[in-house]
Amino acid sequence: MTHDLSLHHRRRPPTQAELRGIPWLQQLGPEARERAVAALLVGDALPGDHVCRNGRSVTYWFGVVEGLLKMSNDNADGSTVTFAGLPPGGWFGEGTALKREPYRYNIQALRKSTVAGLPIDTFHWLLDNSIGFNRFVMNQLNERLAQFISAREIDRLGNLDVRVARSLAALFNPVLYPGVGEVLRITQQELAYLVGLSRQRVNEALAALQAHGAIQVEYGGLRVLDLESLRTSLFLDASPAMAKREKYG
DNA sequence: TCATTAAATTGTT
DNA sequence: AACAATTTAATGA
Repeated sequence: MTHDLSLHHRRRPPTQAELRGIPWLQQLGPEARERAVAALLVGDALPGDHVCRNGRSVTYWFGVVEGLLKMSNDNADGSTVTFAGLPPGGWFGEGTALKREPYRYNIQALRKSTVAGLPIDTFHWLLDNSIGFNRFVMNQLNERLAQFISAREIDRLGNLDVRVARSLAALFNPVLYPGVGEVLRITQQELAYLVGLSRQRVNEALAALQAHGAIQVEYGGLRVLDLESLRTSLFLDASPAMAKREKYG
């Protein structure tokens, strides 16, 4: 179908600006930092490109410098389940890198993105030699666990407006995705792929969220005005079907 | 730098 | 899925 593992092609050393966008570098001591910077590589991924594939062996620990990726899996029946969107500042694959096991999911670009990779040997060296790095990875694992638990809930939500709201809140997680400020660069089409809805329905949901002052829709992205409201979505009524389920279980 | 054109994105039906 | 309206990006003088 589309190209594969773009990082393995036109890879290059990261620029100074790209290094600044890598959150865990700041937490390293001088020696560890120097070693990490020397080993880091970046590459460009075009829309549809796979950064890693289910079943492949781990060669890098990956992070998003620029753009937007999605983490998904294919079911036996051919359908696709999306676990998470990965905006700038997000790093992933530490679980499989730790165990040196094959990836258990696919990561592909939703739009032209810049992806950084830390070779797995350097990843393990940092684990053995840097406390700051260990703190970052531990924190990362913990946050992601929480994110996946809430993702399970999101999928069961009957109210699609709420589903969009919660998915957006996940993308604005400051711990996992420090590269995302108050404005998230994401088109409504991309968000639709991520949430598993039509673009029309996402457009409708965004309008509803904006009407309640939770976000501000902008061209090619959106701005968060009230993250807490997005998380709880209390201002949106649960769907009738949902209320019935609550009542009669 | 500005004007024109093409491409991308959005809002609606 | 298709459409027009709007915004951005690209081009070249």
